[in-house]
Amino acid sequence: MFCQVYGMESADKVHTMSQAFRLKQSIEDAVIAGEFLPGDRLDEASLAERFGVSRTPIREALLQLGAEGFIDVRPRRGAIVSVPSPTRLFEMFETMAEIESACGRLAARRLTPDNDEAMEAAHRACEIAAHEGDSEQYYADNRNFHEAIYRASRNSFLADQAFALHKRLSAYRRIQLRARNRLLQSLQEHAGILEAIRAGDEQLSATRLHDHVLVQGERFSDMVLGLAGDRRSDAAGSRSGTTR
Amino acid sequence: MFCQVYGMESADKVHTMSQAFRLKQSIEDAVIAGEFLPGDRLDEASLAERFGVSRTPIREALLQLGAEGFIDVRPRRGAIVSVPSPTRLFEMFETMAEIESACGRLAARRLTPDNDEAMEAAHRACEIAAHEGDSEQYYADNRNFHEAIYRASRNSFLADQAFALHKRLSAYRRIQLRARNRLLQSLQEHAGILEAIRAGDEQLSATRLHDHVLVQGERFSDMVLGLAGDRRSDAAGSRSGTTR
DNA sequence: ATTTCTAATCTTGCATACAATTCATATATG
DNA sequence: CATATATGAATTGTATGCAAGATTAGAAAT
Repeated sequence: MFCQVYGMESADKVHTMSQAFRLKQSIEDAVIAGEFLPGDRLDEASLAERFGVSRTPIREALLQLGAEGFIDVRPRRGAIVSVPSPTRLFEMFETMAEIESACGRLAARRLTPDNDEAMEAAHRACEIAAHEGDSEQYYADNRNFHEAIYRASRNSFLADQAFALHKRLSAYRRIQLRARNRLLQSLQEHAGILEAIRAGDEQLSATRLHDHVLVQGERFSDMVLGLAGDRRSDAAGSRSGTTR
Repeated sequence: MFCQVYGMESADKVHTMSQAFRLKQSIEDAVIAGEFLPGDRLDEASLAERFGVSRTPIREALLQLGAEGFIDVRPRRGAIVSVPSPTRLFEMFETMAEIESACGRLAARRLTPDNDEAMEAAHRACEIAAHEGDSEQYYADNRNFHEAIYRASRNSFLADQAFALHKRLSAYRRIQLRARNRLLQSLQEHAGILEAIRAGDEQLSATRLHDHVLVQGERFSDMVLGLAGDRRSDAAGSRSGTTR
């Protein structure tokens, strides 16, 4: 389980960091770990007590997480773990698909031996986890594989955006990977993606990554739509009724 | 001309908003307006005095802007307006190009009469400004045109991402549009983009938008670098020294 | 004159206190 | 019985104070 914020500049600077930054990480980790579920209130006083600090750094952490879109901070009404509507969730996956495919396109164009090696290593780790049916492990290795692709784009800004969105979606991805079939299918898709990038085929890389990501969103939407009604009437732009 | 933060849910909620949120807007506006230049320190005490509030809401605003990547907040060392390196700046434009082209692709696929009309209106406004050579006005209308495309993607999350990045790059875009030739060229590109989207040609829409955005990044890089030497020597992958 | 160490000053980080608003409960009213 | 209103409790927003780290200036030494 682990941090590595954006750069990867956090690990070595830990002792320099203020409490607020540490708390931000801790709270984010707790959310990702599923300790706080979507919709849960993040009460300032409780969190302050839990971490043994005053409300001030807690507030600062929450506001930052809110600015990143990780949680929902409504003025005067406290913070809650975001509960994206099925529509919103689909939109997030669709966006992720576009960003990842952009990474893939650039990776195909600019692949270096270093990046190739990193992707290969991550892919092999995924293979092992998949064949052992260890979905938790696969979840972690899968993340590394995707991050390797982000880096291979050789655009650190784009990679940061991809990291961030990947994190925001991690909760939903995890649930989704529990299905064993999906593990092996995912692995096969990875192989195809790797192949396309190595061949330097930008278009194919982009398409395969796009589909690989979007299929998760679709599966998840289906899963969710089964039960939940639509929570958000006000949210965003013009309610985009369909989105597909 | 104005704000509209993410959703467009801000305008009507202004009176409900806390000071910290208003300050966030004000500081951001000041930065965009060029009142604080890249590299300038954003001193908590001075800002507090300027806005007639205590440091607390100022801090909260700064931390949020930092989380959005708009400014650089270094623990214990204060906040400064981000100074992206030429490399980083190019990466940002490249990312913008990818995101915008994604918007264009989706817009071509999903175009509705409403969105068509909005784009048309924005385009006509650009025409007027361009022919009058009013670059400030064109700057504003150009923004509306692009935002109309974001919305036409009918993916509000993607649109939000696009808005945010567009804002972060606005300072650089503005400088860049001062060149009169560029105004008319930009306008022509807009026409081509509109045409492609209307034709429902996803690929062409994406390509034209991509080029339209990237050419700005390239021009700007050239301008900054003088000779465009290093552009992207260290790019990506490893330590992303700057920003955040 | 240059460098290094020290001390004073300035700035940020956190805790506490209080004010303002929302939320919940209960009471009144149709 | 349902709805509306009012009152009290809980929670968030902002101000202030103090402690700790960072920056700068100055003095001492080479």
